[in-house]
Amino acid sequence: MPKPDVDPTAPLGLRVDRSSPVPLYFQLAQQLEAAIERGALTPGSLLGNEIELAARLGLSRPTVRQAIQSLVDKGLLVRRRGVGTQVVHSQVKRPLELSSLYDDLEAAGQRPATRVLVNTIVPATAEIAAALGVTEGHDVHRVERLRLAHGEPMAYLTNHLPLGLLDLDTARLEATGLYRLMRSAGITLHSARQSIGARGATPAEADRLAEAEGAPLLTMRRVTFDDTGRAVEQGDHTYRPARYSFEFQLLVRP
Amino acid sequence: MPKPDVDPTAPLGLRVDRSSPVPLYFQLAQQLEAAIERGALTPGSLLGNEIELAARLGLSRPTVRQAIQSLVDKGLLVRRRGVGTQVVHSQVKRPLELSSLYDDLEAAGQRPATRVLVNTIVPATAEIAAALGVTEGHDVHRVERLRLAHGEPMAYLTNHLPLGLLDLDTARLEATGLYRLMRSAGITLHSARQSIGARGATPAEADRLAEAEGAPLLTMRRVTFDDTGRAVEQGDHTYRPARYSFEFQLLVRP
DNA sequence: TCAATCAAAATGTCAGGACAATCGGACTTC
DNA sequence: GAAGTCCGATTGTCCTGACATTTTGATTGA
Repeated sequence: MPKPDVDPTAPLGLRVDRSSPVPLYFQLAQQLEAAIERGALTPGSLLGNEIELAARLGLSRPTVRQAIQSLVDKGLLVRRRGVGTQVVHSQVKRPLELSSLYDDLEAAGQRPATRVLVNTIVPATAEIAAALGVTEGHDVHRVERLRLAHGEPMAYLTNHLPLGLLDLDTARLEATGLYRLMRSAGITLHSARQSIGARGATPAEADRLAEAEGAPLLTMRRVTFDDTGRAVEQGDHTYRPARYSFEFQLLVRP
Repeated sequence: MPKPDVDPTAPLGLRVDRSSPVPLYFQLAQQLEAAIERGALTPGSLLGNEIELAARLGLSRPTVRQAIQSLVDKGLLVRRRGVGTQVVHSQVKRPLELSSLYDDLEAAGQRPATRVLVNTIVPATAEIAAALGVTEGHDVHRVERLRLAHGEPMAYLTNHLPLGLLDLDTARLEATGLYRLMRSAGITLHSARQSIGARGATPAEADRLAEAEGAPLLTMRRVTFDDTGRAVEQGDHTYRPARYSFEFQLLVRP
């Protein structure tokens, strides 16, 4: 009788480069992830025990554990005491990153287009001021964009940002997404508070998105914070539900 | 001039119980989280360096690091090399757990009620079979529930489950949520693939939710997997947008 | 034949040490 | 006075070693 799938790591060609500035645990995690991605590590198969794996690679066990743990956090592996580490069976894709609509569309090969309709500075309303943590009436950026895919309007994006953080150039806003712009300006995004709902289109919204008045729209409201806790962006987005829905993978925190 | 907020951990009363079966790093993490929760550790304040903290508690540095890391993963702390570990400033609540609507409502103090309208066994349609990973026509559970809050209908929940996993008792379904039922049956939830959208209510949906035909509805479709990769539940839910929206906190993966 | 016990295997927890990389402020220099 | 440089503080990475806990399967016993 053939043995069950045990130790399929032997012919994986795992190796680490100690002269690289990339941390060893990270190198190992990347290689394991790549092996899973290309099917060399099949779902459900065991990974072989940590101690032997460490010995084979010339690494210490904590380093190997750190690599494995990072993949467990990503949902790619499952560890069970007394059993071993298994490749997860299901089709994990991405565990819901803080990604921009632009990146989403680009990843889906949709070649998104952006039309900046408003790019100005306005005094903050009470609501915007509260979200961004500035005083009411204080000046903030206001950007309104229409996002298209295949030439069809898909979403209407209204954003408010505090002044001074970012150089909001209309041309750059049309060439890329807001998040990418913020990251390249040295802002490290940390978290966002989101709310997703639905409502009927107002006349203005219907006109902007080429829908009928009262047609169902998908709405998303978001405030994004950097790692100092500052609010760096507030967004109010409406989507055409026939063209867009929120798709994501959730992981259960053990 | 008073010194900036440095080392506010001194009067925190941190201590660990080595005779407890609870891991030391977990005890420390809980106490730090509680200190943040009650405001003893104020946002933006530094945590004091790991080495001294370890010495003060009689722990090793890796143990202290593990505790801190778990709170970083939760978004409560931020570490910066050369600077220290800071309490995050923003209002992190929950990083989007795989929670059930029932738990959400109960946590909000809404006293949810459930009315089980259908609890039967049906042959799987092609779509359901694909989602659950069974063959088409194979028998599966079908449950339809109406969720109410304050006596008002809030959502209509249609679920399909493979046979044999769970004892789907109508009385228990009305007393608690489906996820809680699964967990108590020994199923360890691992991940879920979700899709959130919107559409106009069909006549049947409008009738069930006391809305007008064509009124905007918020929709959620989900397949949940356990840690062996089996699909354990498929759900098709519709929500009244005036009564419910999805609220969650996202963390950026570094 | 079935159940209880035991042992091997694997991950979980914890310790202590060493050096590297980075940030910020203080100091020096122009 | 302003700019560049150095240095201390702090986290990041990595190592070795030890024991605890849990699961699984084999052995033993009724």
